Amino acid sequence: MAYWLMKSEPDAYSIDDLERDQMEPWDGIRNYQARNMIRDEMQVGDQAFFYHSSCKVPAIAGIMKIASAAYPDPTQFDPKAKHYDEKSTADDPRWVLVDVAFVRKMQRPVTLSELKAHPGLADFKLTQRGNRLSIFPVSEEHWKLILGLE
DNA sequence: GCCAACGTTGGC
DNA sequence: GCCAACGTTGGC
Repeated sequence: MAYWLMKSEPDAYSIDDLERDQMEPWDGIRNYQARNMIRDEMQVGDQAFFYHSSCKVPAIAGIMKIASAAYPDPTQFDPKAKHYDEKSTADDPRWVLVDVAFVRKMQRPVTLSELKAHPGLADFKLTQRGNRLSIFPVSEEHWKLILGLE
């Protein structure tokens, strides 16, 4: 089983929204590297940190579970959607998503500044400069270390 | 709102 | 295939 981190702006969709909805299609991914990981590597049952980005206190806010195989992101075909892609076709969809299921909120958010300060996380992707990927794998070692911080 | 660090696009 | 221009991400 693999571990992941997935970013979302809490103003758009937060861990509280996922707790309410329980299950949600993680749509809007429009980056090829992220797409390839969703399509080729994510497995049902994998666990993922829910990270709140672009907000007052950027932090890991909760845990969720990958709940479906990858399938075409319907928002790419919707001209009114924010992430509409006019070049994508139903025959050859460019973007995929997975459903995610709520597992739990962190006992308390583990903030970005804490993660940055921890010597054991020097090579954690989130805290490395220039990191912009909205989805990336987390090693088991880092996963457990972060769980120990909450 | 600023800006660094990318990724994408398109002319050549 | 190069690279300048442009768009996006996301912390601060």
